[in-house]
Amino acid sequence: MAPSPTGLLHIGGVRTALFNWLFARHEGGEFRLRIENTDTSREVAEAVDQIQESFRWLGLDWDGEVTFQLDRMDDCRAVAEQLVLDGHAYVDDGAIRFRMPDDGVTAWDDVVRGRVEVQNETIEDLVLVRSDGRPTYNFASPMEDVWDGITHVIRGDDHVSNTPKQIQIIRAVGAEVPVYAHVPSVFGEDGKKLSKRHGAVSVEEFRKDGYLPETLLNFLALLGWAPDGETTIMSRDELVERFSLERVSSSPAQFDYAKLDWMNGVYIRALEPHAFAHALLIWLGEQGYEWDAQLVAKAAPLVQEKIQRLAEFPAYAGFLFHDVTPDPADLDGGAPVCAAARDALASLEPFTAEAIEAALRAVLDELGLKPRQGFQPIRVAVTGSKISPGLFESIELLGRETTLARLDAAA
RNA sequence: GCCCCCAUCGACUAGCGGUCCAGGUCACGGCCCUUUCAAGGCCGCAGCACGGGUUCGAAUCCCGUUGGGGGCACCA
Repeated sequence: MAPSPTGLLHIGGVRTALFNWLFARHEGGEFRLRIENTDTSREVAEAVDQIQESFRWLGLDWDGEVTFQLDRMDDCRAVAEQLVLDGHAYVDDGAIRFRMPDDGVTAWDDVVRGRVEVQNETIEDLVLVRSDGRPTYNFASPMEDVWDGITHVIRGDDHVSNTPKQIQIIRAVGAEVPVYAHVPSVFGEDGKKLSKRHGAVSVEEFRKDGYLPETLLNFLALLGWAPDGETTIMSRDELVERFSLERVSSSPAQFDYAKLDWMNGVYIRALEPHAFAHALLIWLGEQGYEWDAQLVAKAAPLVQEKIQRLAEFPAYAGFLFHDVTPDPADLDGGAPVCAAARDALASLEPFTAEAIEAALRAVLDELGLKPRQGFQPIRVAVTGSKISPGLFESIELLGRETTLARLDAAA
C-alpha cells in the first residue's frame, strides 16, 4: 500500500489496502507500507502519522518498516543516469526522460482485468527525474517495487495507464515485472466519486461516527469481492481465509451507508456485553465525554440492541448522565400518571426493574390506562424523550431520587 | 479531442451455455411480537440496459448502440 501523505486516509484507499492485506495474509506473504512523498509541495505534516494510526485502528498491520519514497532519491537518480548511459533515457531541459518504444505493445495479465495491451506509440517519453533532481512517482514507484522485491502490485484502477510505463522502466533496468491487479474504484451514492458531501470518507470520520473497525473491514471487503452469493458477515479471520484476488470484480461499486449502518448494528449486537461496554467507553473517551464508567457499563446492555453506531449512545442514554427537559407537548396530559407513578415508587422495595414494572402496571390498572398510554408520559418525564431504553431498567439505573424528582416535575 | 475500462433488483452481489420463468444481503412495503425505539419472525415489491448475431439452447460467448467511469503532468 503506497499512499501519498496529502491528508487523511480515504475509505477507498482503505479498501485497496484491505485487498492487499487480505491477499498477503492469505498467501502468507508480506504487506508493505510505503509513503509516496516525492511531491513535497503537497505533503501534509501530520498525514504520515494519521495514516499509520488509521491502519492500526483497523488492524491492518504491515510488515517491516514504513519506507519513504524520498529516502531513495539518490538511488533513483543513479539509476536514471545509468539509463541515460545505456541509451534508455535522455536529458531534456534539465530533466531526465525515459525513451519509450515507438512501436509494438506493452502488455500484462492483470489479475482482475485480464489481458491489457497498450500501443507503445500512445505512451510519451515520461520524466524520470525532474530538473530539480527529485524523481517522479512513475519512476520511483516501480524502482521501489524492484528494490523491495514486490511480487504483487494491487492498486486502484486509476493506475492502469501508468502500468505500461512502469513495466518499460522495470524491463529497462533488467528486473522482473511484478504481477498487477487493478481494482475498480468506489463511488458515492450518486455514482460519482466518493466525496465529503456523501458523508464520512476518511477513516477518522467513520471512527468518530461510531463504526467498529471489524464492520468497516467486512463491509469494504464486500465492495467488489464476494466469496459466494450467500455469505455476508465474515470475521477478519474468515476474510483472510476466503479471500482471493481472482474473485475481485472488475466493475466499480457504490458505497451504501445504510447497509454499513445495518452491518455495524450486527457487529454491535454480536459483541459480548462487557466488550460492548468497553468499546463504548473507549469511544466516549475519544470524543471527550467524561461520563462515569460504572454507569456506562451498566447502561450499555440497555442500548446494545437498539443502536447501530456508538455515536448514538449519548442520545439514548444521556438522561442517565445529565438533567433532562421534557417537551410539555410530549407529556400529553400525562401529569396524573406521573403523579401516581411517583407515589407508587416513593417507597418501593426493592427498587429493581422487576418490582418497578409490577408497581407501574398496577398504577395503570388503577387508572384504567393501556400500557401504551400510561408508560409513554412516564418515559418522557423520566428520560426526557419519547424514545428510550426499556423503561423499568432505565428507572432502576437512574435511581429512586432522580426518578421521583423528574416525575414530580412532570406532575 | 485521443486512448482504455465497466454494465444482473434502488444498492452490494451469486451466476463463469442447459440445474435461473435468476439466488442471498441492505433498503423499501405489509403483518406478527411489543411500554417507546430497536431487535426478532413471516410475507412481499423489485433486476439480466438495448439491438443484432453464434448455438439445439444465452444473464452467461461475439459485434454494435446507449449509459457510466478512468486516463492522457517536471501530481501521486
